[in-house]
Amino acid sequence: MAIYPDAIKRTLAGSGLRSTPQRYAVMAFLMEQAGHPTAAEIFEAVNRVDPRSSRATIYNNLRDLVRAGLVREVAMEGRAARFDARGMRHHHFICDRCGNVEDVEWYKVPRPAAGSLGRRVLRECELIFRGLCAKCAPRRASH
Amino acid sequence: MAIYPDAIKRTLAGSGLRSTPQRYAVMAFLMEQAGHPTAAEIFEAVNRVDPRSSRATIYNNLRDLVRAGLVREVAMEGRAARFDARGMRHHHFICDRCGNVEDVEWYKVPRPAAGSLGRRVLRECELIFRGLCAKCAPRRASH
DNA sequence: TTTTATGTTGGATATAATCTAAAACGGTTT
DNA sequence: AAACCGTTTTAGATTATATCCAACATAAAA
Ligand SMILES: [Mn+2]
Ligand SMILES: [Mn+2]
Ligand SMILES: [Zn+2]
Ligand SMILES: [Zn+2]
Repeated sequence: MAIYPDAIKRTLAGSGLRSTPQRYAVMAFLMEQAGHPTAAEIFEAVNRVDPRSSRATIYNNLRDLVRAGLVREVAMEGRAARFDARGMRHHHFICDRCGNVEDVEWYKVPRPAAGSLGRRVLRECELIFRGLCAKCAPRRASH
Repeated sequence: MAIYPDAIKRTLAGSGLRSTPQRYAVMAFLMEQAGHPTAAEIFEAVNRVDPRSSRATIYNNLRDLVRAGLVREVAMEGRAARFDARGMRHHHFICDRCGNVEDVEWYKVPRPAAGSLGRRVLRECELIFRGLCAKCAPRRASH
């Protein structure tokens, strides 16, 4: 499914973000990308085609897009953070062994009882699954 | 509530970990500590009393304790990871503004439908709440 | 067109975490 | 109590990740 340039531009504008070639490139790449690339991978991919972006610009734009709620950042123990465009809602599965991040079909998560939140203001519940991905899971017992 | 040295030693042994003074000190500090310190904070706290530990040892032991399932690591976007001893089960609330990590009373989280996991092996579901902590939330409208 | 707040840049800097190889330790066996 | 050996600790170097900076460029508004 091709993505229409104007749709991305309107998405950015709708969040109060100017559409610069560099910012557009980051957003477009994340939208056409199924996986969860790191900032370094986005930097490399974006710079394979014009326009070129500096490393600082990649980080600046990722920060802006995350703040605007258009992109999600997944912090990883030790390793570089990973990013995805928030298309359809979904949860994440992180492999204990290879660190791969995979999407898991979304389902509603019950909120905590009001009492246990106190005066905190809840914005979102993030559900992360951990274990072994299909590639790292032991093969089905056989032979 | 004081923690009995032997209890910690037995906990370590039970996970196949030798009880060295340095490892003991990290575990004891995390157990008596209510918050979610960083490796640097643990390093500093442990070294205020004997025995002293090097930075590498703090990281080594945190890695071992996390692997053994005795300690939980909370990855933070950009900032240093935070750690806590897994006492009572609980969820985490992370403040958007100040980054503080707070415990939230545990409740059962529904697992994903078997179909959406495929051949993955699920080990745990981690539920993280985000928003504003009590200190950062706007004060109740008044004047 | 100007104007101006916003965005970009390369390089320097900061921060977090891991690696290294030598020395110390802690159980165990003679 | 001495020798032994796998584990642990250590200081410092190194790597990895992310942010800062100040000069310059530009998108969008006026
Ligand atoms: Mn995703
Ligand atoms: Mn906790
Ligand atoms: Zn895997
Ligand atoms: Zn806060």
